[in-house]
Amino acid sequence: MALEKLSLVDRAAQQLRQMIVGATLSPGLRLTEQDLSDEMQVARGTIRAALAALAAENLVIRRPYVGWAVQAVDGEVLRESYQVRGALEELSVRLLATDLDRDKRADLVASYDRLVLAECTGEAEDRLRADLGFHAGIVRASGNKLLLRQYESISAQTEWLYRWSEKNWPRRINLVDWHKPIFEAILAQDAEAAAAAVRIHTQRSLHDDMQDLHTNPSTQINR
Amino acid sequence: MALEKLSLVDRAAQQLRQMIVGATLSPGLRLTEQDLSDEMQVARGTIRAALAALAAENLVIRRPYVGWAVQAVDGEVLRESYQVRGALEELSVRLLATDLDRDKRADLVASYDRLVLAECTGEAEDRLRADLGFHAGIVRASGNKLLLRQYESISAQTEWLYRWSEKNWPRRINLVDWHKPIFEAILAQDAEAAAAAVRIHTQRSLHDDMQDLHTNPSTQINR
DNA sequence: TCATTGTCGATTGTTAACAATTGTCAATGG
DNA sequence: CCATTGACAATTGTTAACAATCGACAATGA
Repeated sequence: MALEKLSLVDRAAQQLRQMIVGATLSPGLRLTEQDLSDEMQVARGTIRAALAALAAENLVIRRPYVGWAVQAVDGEVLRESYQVRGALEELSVRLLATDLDRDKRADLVASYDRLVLAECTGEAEDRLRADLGFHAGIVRASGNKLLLRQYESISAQTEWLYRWSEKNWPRRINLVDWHKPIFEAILAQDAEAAAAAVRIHTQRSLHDDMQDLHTNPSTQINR
Repeated sequence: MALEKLSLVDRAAQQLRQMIVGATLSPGLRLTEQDLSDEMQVARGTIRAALAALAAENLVIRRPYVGWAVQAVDGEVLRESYQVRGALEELSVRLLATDLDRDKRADLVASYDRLVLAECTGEAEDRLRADLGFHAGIVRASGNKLLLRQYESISAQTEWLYRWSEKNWPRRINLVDWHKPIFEAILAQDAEAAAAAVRIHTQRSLHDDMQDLHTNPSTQINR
């Protein structure tokens, strides 16, 4: 087994990513290369490359010759993220339902079981991981590597927004109820139904979050 | 009016991108930072950042501590690219059909007219630009900035594969026939029909290219 | 007063030197 | 003969110094 081996750029990006997703760095916060360089004991060029990677993930914003800032979180970002993610997942389930082999089925069932388990235990962190894991698992099982890449390029933002929503208005959605239609349509190898189920799931999640956002204007962040 | 102002990294990326898309650099070709640095008279770090940007666009592949190479072109890359692009375009037309205002309609009609014009003149380059422009215009008009970003992050590869296919097996598809269903469904504000039209268009394009690929094995590139 | 201009600090953009890693290939030993 | 080891050249990874740009603010003058 190959042991983990990450460049400084990757490690810096990883840490920054975690700090953003974990809300240690608040949305809109200005980031200066020198400060991060001093803080993390690594050269400015290294930080720079890490920030560029995070910009590709839509976690930070870059303004040439001005600086970097943590991406803002507002209704627009939320909606756009949900929509794009939904489109990629819709393709995933279509591919998966159309070409479902033994291994893929096993993976799908496993991640669904984790969902059921998390619903029983009720631990918030488990629920979050199981939810994200189910969606990511579908994309991974689709077999389209470019699709997975594109999905992963916004998955950190997905988790970020998820945590952010849960913190501001913890919802107790029933994981099983919400995902069952998708799961069953894929197992039935009904691509059209699976795609429709994903669209409904996306629409419903987005709708709930947007409603909560508008009833809790206190969570607005000024850039 | 703001005059054009690009960093060296952006200019280097632009030039490399053009060289890949324009087939000056052949698929699978190994790229060394030092050589490019000498060639383009900019520092290695600058080249490095440009290559990282192209890697995010799936035009080059990076292997840590080993090097960079121009992405290979084969059936798998072709299929994955078509599928992802199709998914993003499907979302675009859904959004566009659902929320079609005066401006968006005008933009859409304009890019469709360019398609019709290109079909008449028949100039290959015009046809290519009009085709790509129609698809990109739809995504742009969707109003989802993240969607546009994700789409643009693979659009260079799209053009690359397009040119590559056209060079290897020039097809004389009828631009108007192929795009009319999408155009009309959007104008009719029928999201479902528009989405279906995009899926058919994608499927059809992919099918044609894959068929040509298998009948012309001479175009296979060894990495 | 107020628009214009010049200066300055803060920050990013660029470069070149130095360090670390990889793959190759010949030397070695059983 | 073949697997293992070790040196090496090629290449990427990292750093720190230097250059260019931006935004703000004070000085200037009508």
